[in-house]
Amino acid sequence: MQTRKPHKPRGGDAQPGQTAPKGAARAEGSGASHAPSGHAAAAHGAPPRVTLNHIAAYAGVSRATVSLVLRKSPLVADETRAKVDAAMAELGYVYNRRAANLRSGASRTIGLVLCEITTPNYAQLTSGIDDVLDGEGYVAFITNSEEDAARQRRLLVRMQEHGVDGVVLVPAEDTKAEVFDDAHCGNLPRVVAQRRVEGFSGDYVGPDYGAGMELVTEHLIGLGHRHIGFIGGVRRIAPLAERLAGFRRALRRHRLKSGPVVPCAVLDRADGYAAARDLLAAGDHPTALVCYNDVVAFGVMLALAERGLTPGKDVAVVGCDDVAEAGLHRPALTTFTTDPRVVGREAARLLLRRVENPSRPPEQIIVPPRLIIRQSCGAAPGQRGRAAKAAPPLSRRRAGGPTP
Amino acid sequence: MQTRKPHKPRGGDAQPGQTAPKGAARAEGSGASHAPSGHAAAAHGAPPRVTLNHIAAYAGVSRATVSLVLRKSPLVADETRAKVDAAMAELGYVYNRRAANLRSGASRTIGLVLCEITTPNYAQLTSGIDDVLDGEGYVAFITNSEEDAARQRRLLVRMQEHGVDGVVLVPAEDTKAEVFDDAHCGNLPRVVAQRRVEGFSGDYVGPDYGAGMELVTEHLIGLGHRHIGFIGGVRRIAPLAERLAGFRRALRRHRLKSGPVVPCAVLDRADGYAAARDLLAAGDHPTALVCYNDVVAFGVMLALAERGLTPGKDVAVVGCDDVAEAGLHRPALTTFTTDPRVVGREAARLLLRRVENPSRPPEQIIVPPRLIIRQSCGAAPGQRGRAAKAAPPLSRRRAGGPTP
DNA sequence: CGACTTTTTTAGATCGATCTAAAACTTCGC
DNA sequence: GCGAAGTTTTAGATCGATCTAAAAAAGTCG
Repeated sequence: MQTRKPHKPRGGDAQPGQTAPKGAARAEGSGASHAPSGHAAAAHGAPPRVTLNHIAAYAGVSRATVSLVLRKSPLVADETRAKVDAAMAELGYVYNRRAANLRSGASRTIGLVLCEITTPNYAQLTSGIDDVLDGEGYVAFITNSEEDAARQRRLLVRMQEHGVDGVVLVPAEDTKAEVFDDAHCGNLPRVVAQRRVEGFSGDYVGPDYGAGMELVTEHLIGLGHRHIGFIGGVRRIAPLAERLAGFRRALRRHRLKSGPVVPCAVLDRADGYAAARDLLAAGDHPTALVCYNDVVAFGVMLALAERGLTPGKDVAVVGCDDVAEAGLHRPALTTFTTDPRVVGREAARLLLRRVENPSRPPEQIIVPPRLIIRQSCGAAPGQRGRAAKAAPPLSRRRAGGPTP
Repeated sequence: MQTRKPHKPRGGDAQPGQTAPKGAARAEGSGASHAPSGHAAAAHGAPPRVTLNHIAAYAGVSRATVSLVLRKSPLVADETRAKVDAAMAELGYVYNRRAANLRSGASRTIGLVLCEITTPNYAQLTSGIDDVLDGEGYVAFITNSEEDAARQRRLLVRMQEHGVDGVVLVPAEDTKAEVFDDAHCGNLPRVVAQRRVEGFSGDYVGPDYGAGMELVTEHLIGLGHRHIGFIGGVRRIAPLAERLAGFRRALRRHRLKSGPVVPCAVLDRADGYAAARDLLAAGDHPTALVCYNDVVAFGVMLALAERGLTPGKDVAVVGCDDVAEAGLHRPALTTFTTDPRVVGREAARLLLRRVENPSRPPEQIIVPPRLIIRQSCGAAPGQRGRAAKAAPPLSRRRAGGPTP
């Protein structure tokens, strides 16, 4: 049976210790763009891996037959299959997908490049993707561009080096439509998720921020508000434009003039706070504030409280995203959910369809928003707005068990 | 191009469209344990991949030379190197790591199997791991066992099929020490993170829950509390035992008797709420409550408020983890951080060390806790406890910018 | 029984890189 | 000018699977 080495006889099977040559010349070069990204290899005393050849020899059949058994081909006789299965169990075989893949193409692997990994919403998105992939026997490489377009480019290249079948990209802030060209992803199947990239006309999955903003704004109008402001950003990401547009659409429908639109630089809590404080200091503030997202809304509510104004009573506040804290905050935040988990699931499914058939026409999947009415808009629970199903003060969407 | 047919001559470069044979017989079998996990392949009209051979031909050198250039070997002459680099740039070469890996062993890939992916703390951990890996040119397969030991086992197998160099495991709830044997990970480098696995004596990285509990308990004692209860769980995860032990150590040191230890089944907000409500209904409640974690603490505070008790004034409440909401909640929660990002970083580093040298002795890295004093313990800001640096009411650990 | 299917098995090429050992080319001393 | 020594380059085997095309075995039938 295959000793492979022409002359050296092989000893037993379990061969421990195996003092391998340590280290490896560490040559770091100038960084030519096509070199394998990363550093010098640090290979090591590999354990003796059981291969198809071992199984074949043990079962007394050919390697090809074993391969057929692995792939559940109907060609092999039941008896032979049993023999081979037994041999695999006996020897503790572990399939080597890279080798298989080298010959046959598909790797059952996809890449997910996130612009941010710690935000709960992206974690949900990841989870949705993983759900679908796991069911299909895929695994995802997941990495984080940290809103850095250059890093994103590098990561896309690295994904390809690893031979992914496709990628889901949640684009970093200044992502241009050429991102895929720049990263040499010839015809790598790709899906953009969560944030639109201007000029990119391929597959996209994302929430309908505009419609969501319309929902919450309509809700405020329905509660009688006529002077509504927007606390939002100036960042170069697509969702901002969509949100602002939705906000304005709702106002226009009711022939209302837009209240002040206050910019935020970073779109975080501190920024929302600062923006709202400035607005309040200017006097004659709106009776309701639509915020870019929940986090900004938290800051806004803090500023209100500081001024002795009660959110939901003196000034209505609404957000966007329905982050976990939204239901926990007091007053609980009225907002709309962008269902990142659903977005993830749809993105994964779309990517797999694309991998399956690269030439199908591009698809855009827009996940509809759901309005979540809580207290910060002033619609006291029980008095429910007409717009949608209200959520209990403490959201129970996550864990089981009776919520108080 | 690449029509795959032997006789057709090869044409130009850009040839779109490419009507490939659709579908693929979907053969689903009985599920023999050694078959490649997953389904039948769905291979497809692969894009024309540029290989070393193409580069070699274009540059007029041998494949071996190109390979040397790729790996930045000092053996090649500068002139040759330049020629090859140019050829690679010209043809748009993308390194094929799977092929390289097949021959040479190390894949620059690791697996991360999480018990839960959506919890912010695990997202932080993931982020920490990604930080380190990215710097070293590694990529991680990330998957989610959903606290399901069987699924976890499957995922570990799948990771090996993909040829990872090692795995970081955040074990699911009922993980036994044999998990790695069961998943046939012979001598796959492995690091267990965040939760201990009883009986597993390999590499481990995790926070020091015990010490953290001691910190917060000591803090409460320092504030004058003498009757302190514990709201905690009964789940079969190691951290619970550690936490309870820390709590008791602190009490013992001050010769205090433990207040009631109330079990929680699920360790979420609703459960904390229920547990606290029961405790309060029983009358004669403790003056301070140490909670299993922040989320439970939120539930507890809700129950207090419902009874007309103000957390931090009538009853002190402390948590554990310092989740993002902790600083946002009113009253802001006194807690200690378990620095999941640091845990992630250390785990990744340790794993890489282990990959580098499989025979080094096992290592246990315990990340020390940091006490975060806010309002829920009753130590009004300004009045700071003696124990540690206090945090501002709104934690500013995340985003930049001036926090109000 | 021999020709002809049909079913099952297999040898050998192949994927795209690395690795080894040897070949080819330089340089140099004498 | 020739062999030794050093520097560059290369042919060919190799990793562990899949794929193709053909061989071997089994079954059919006039």
